[in-house]
Amino acid sequence: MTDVALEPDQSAPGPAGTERGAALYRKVAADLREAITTGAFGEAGRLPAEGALAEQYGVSRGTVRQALAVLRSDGLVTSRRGTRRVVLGNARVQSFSELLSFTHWARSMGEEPGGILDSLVRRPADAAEREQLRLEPGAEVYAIVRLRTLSGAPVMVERTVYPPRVGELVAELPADVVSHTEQLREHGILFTDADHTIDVVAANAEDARLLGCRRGSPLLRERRRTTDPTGTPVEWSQDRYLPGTVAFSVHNSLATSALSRHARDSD
Amino acid sequence: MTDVALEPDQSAPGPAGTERGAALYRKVAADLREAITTGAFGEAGRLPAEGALAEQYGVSRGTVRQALAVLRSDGLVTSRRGTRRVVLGNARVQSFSELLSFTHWARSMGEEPGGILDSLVRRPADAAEREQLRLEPGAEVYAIVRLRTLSGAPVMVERTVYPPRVGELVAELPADVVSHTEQLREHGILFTDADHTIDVVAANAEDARLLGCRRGSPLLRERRRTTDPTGTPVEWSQDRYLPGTVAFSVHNSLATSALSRHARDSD
DNA sequence: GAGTGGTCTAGACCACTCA
DNA sequence: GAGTGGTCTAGACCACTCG
Repeated sequence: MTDVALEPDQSAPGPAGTERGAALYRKVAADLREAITTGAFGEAGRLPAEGALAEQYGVSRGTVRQALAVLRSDGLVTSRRGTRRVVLGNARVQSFSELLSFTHWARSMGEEPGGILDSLVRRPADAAEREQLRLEPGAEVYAIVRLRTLSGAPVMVERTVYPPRVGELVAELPADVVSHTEQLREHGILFTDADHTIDVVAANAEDARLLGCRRGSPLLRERRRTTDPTGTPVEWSQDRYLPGTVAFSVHNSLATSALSRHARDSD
Repeated sequence: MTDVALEPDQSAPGPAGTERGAALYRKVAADLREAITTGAFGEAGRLPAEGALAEQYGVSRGTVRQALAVLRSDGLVTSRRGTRRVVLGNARVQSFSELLSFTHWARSMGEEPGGILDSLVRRPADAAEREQLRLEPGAEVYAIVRLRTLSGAPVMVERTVYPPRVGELVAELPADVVSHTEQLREHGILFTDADHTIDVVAANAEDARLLGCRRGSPLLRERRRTTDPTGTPVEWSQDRYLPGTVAFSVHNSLATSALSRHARDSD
């Protein structure tokens, strides 16, 4: 943790210190996050009072609270009226894109991501797909099946359905492009929100063929619907992982509850 | 959505309108949540501007923003600089306690929760348990194994380890108490934060015996460490669900990312 | 260029914790 | 009762979107 006030952005408009031209509260949050991971708050892990931090960083208490809210939702610190905040755990690396993009995730682990295209078709959307992608009856979709690999080893079967606007872009990508997500981002398709559901299913014949497992053997399934900032669905995907290759992890609290438990729906 | 300003708490100190003596922003959030689920914002689902909402509810813009932040993190609305907020999806029921407590979850679905105690022992903590519960070498723990049922049908094996302070309370509970969590809350043990990891494992002999499945058959595993407001671990639990009985669900976004994907760790 | 959400400030009061 | 986080206000300026 710095003892001095945060410097304003460096002279040049480009990248600055720890965080690039970000908001003030993000710089404070980044600095506090580092202080936490380096154990700067001692054994007990009690943070300074908000007022003290405000003075230390030369910002208002509101800004400090914004920074602390970030750490709170990441599960790094507690908060309770009447007492100082306490360090909860060490930082876990996690970012939205890491969850959204197999490629990004693989690289963050130092593994080499791969994608083997199995099929790509344009066809009428079924009822479930129309529901998920909010399409009109009779609308078409692009459906893609890919085998995803880590350093050459099969890990996951990805079945993604795109609405026409997005699918047309994907269909034009060379077959050997590994990250569709990154390509779409460069074409101006923004992924900002996603709903995930995680459960277990038995491998069907296609899963078995692609993953090299037996039919009926268990797979960890993640279904995901992603939308852009306007709320328009841009992707509906169903990923099936071989057991032992992946685990999903989440933090929640009384204050911010994101995860929920459901009875399994029919499909 | 009401057109009038929110009423202050009713005269009596007891429960008031939609929300009990809660903060102003929570009342606004609850009202907006209802407006969203009843489709009050029309087909396009564009919310009024923050300023308009502030005037409508007779509160400051800051309070409106606090309310909207709640809906944002629940995945109900988008937010983007320059444009109105847009309704993302309908409300999903979810609460922290619903995820934490099997009993609470079951009841919210209208099912009858059950718990059949298999074993309860006090024993030295192993290395992993000391790590999770932040205990000293040589410390002891209370370890409980229970079969959880929904309307009589086996659903999940729960293996929970408590530190002594908490375990002593649990050990004194009658064997037929269904919800340990609720009992602990009444004894002043607070659960406020939890880290969850979800993956697939094969049933061991004990799992198979309790759940009535075959050894080696797949189970959906949720591991969870729960802490109190001071950051002290109060529970370390490993729940194994029969496939098809449960799914976990989470919303994340560029703004608030709670879920992450991991390579499976050894255990 | 008008409208909108994002950020930041300064100050106020309250509810709660803990010595 | 002092200290602390939770809530709320009023106002300001900025960055971005879109007609």
